[in-house]
Amino acid sequence: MATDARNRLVAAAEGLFYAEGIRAVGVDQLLNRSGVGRASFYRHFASKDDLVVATIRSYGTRWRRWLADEVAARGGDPLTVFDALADRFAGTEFRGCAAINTMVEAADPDSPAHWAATEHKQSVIDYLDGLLSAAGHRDHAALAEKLMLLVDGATVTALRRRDRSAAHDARAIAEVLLSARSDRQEPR
Amino acid sequence: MATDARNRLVAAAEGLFYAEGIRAVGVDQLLNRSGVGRASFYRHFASKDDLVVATIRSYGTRWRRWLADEVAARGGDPLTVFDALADRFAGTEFRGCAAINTMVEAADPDSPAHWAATEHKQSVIDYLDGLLSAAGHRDHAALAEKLMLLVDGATVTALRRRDRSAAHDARAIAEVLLSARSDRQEPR
DNA sequence: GAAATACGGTACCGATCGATACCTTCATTA
DNA sequence: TAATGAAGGTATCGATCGGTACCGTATTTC
Repeated sequence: MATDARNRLVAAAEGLFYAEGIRAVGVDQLLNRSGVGRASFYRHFASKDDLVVATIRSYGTRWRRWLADEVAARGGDPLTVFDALADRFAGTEFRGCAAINTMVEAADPDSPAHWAATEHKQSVIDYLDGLLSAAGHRDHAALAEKLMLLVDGATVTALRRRDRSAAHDARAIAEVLLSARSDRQEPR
Repeated sequence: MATDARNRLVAAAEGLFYAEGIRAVGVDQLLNRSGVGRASFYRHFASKDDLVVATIRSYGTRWRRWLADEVAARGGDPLTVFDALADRFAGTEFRGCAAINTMVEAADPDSPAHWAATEHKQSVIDYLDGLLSAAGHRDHAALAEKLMLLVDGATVTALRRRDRSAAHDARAIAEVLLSARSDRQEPR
């Protein structure tokens, strides 16, 4: 396959970057893990930074699909976002959010990697907005931003607690936030 | 002064690590910025990792003192934590939370750097617990954990928004969280 | 005044970094 | 069957990495 090497590189990068950090992983490790030759690497990517961008995009796509599937399987209630997160936090391989980690490591906010990470976050916000809108929340746009803040806060908290509790805390906050409002209309 | 070189190294490391990331900063840069000789570096620190731990501890101490001063100057209401954060988010040099960034870069949760970062977070939680207790919240311990989650969520959000709005959002959530409860007793 | 100590500067170490060049192999396609 | 192109493997590049050794100097301490 023509793009087989490329896919293997992105897959290897997703695993290694997430587990050990971007700068901590050298090109040699990526080649060993993926079985791709050195020349093939630079045939598909102009630089390691290019691979970083491709990797965060691939991660974002998979992550958003995972979330949508989990929420759909739970009935579509916006609060079930945090139930899905709880499962993820419990995994031993959990290392936070790859997009957040990328924004931290790619310090320059104008770098392509940083941009790709923020684009993923915006896509998640758009998805949450749709969930809240379907649930009948009038100010769904503002609430989506706040839910994203809770998701990110829970993710960072889980980095140090390493269990599901951060998701439970975030869900409890979200329950108060969504129920205390009088902007609810009939679900459509 | 005996520890002058050490203090200068920590100060330089705080600035450089925060601005560019830990792995992105080499020992040479630290020596240039601090004016410390190479040998003196390794006389005070066994390794660069040792400096990382000392740096996060120094950052944590300064940050908690800053927060306590800002909140005290605003009257001690727990919600003013987010007003203080808003000022910080607005600065052009804002690059998130050094402790979070350290946990992200020091992937190994058992590493001394990761530990030092979690210790800082726990100290902040303890401080918030005191604020909430003084404000008369019965379940101040659980609320302190949730406020910390909101602070961290706002910090990560500010990384991509680069303005005060994340602090405003977090404060709005905290207002609902603290006011919707019936566990309030007379402030002592 | 002599010994001790902390300091900055420099040379250097092996290892690794990201990246380029060149090679052979293999599958596809004209 | 000959040609084309993408693949993996390896050698190598200059630069930089964290870390060690040694030097001369300035300040302190007895």
